[in-house]
Amino acid sequence: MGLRERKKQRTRDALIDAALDLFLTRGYEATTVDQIAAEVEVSPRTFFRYFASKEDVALSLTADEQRMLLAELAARPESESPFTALCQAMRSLLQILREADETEAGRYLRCQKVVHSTPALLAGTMRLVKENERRLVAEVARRLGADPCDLQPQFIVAVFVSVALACFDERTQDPAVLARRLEDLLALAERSLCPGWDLPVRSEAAEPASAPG
Amino acid sequence: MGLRERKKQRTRDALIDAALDLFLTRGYEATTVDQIAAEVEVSPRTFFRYFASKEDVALSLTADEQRMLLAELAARPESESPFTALCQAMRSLLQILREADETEAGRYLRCQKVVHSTPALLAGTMRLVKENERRLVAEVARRLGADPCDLQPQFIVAVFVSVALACFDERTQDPAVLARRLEDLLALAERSLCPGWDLPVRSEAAEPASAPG
DNA sequence: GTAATTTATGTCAGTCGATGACAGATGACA
DNA sequence: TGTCATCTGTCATCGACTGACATAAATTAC
Repeated sequence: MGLRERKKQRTRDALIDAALDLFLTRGYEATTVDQIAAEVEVSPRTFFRYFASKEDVALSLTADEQRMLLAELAARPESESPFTALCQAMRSLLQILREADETEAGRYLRCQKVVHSTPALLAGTMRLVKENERRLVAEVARRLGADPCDLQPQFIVAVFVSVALACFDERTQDPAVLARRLEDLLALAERSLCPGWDLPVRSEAAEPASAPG
Repeated sequence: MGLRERKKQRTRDALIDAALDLFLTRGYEATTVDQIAAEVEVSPRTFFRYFASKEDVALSLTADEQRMLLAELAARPESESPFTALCQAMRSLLQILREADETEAGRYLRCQKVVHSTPALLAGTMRLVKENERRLVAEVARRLGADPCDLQPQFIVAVFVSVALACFDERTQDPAVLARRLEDLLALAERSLCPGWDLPVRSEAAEPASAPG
């Protein structure tokens, strides 16, 4: 990797760190892009060449996590049922967060604190999650051999996302605590859902528009 | 109600209608607050005395719906199980939308179209839904005789919200079609969830911090 | 009916987020 | 070293949003 690439990566990381620090101390709204840029000694214009918006820099780590979740799901064996695969992907993601080095873990914690204390960033997180939900549905539909427009893949992912979001609580920042909470919720989901609810169904009564066998 | 109140209501409605029309024809981003204000012949400053932001005027109807859903839930008899009460509240809300007069129905449809074609407004909708989710959880917890921090009320509301959001699809704008889609999804949820999953549980194994009998 | 009070609105100035255009600086590469 | 692509800073500008103050209108008191 060339000098240019490394420099860009360093600037990007510096912008994220400076932004998170300022957001934590002065608050998200009270922090201006100019201040972030000044901290890293780049022009405000340069900031917007790295991040599309002030929100973007705060949620860049969250966006990374969403991408990683999708990747972990794609890596799960086809033999797992869709919901199981989603849960395992989530566990893998939490494991990655727990294994992160000091720097990354610190960034993660600061990001969590900032997001949880800023309504606008909570909304942005929802947006990212919803965008990723579409991709998760596509993957689950593929695994089920179903269409992404079918209700079942959407329902499966919706239940998973709601569980994952319920973990995402203002009091839950440490990955270890988050993992515990996830397991509790997954156990509750397990008790509440019928066995085989996330398995492909042979076209029973309510499938009017599907090809006949 | 005095003249002043009526005038304010008319201005507010006019701002919403003008905004939705402009958003539909020119697009949300391309429409400026100045244009909306000019259409209603008030100053831009006055616009911001009625709505906190440009997003606010686009989502004011959505916010109303969320408030109505909460009110409908509160009106359901205590004898209904929490999830049943949530579903019935949703059905009542859709019924209200279907019974709305020409003016309101038109506003509703335009609002739906604008929101579905604008990522920023979809994100804003998520924010409103998530805010309301907290209130729904509180009400469900009350019905269960549980704490709002317990997992069960959060899980019940999360499943409900995910179903409700799955209805909220870009192709689903007409309340009648929406009602049909809701019923399909509720039927799927019914098949997937164990009987009694949303009923209060006697403190089994995993309730360490509750008072002993 | 008029005066006093309250409240809504308009005007103005200003901050901040975000973008396009252009010019200069810097790393990549022959 | 010189050329090229790319990164960066400067400048100008737009649009969302806010505070302060003055004006106009409705409400209330008398």
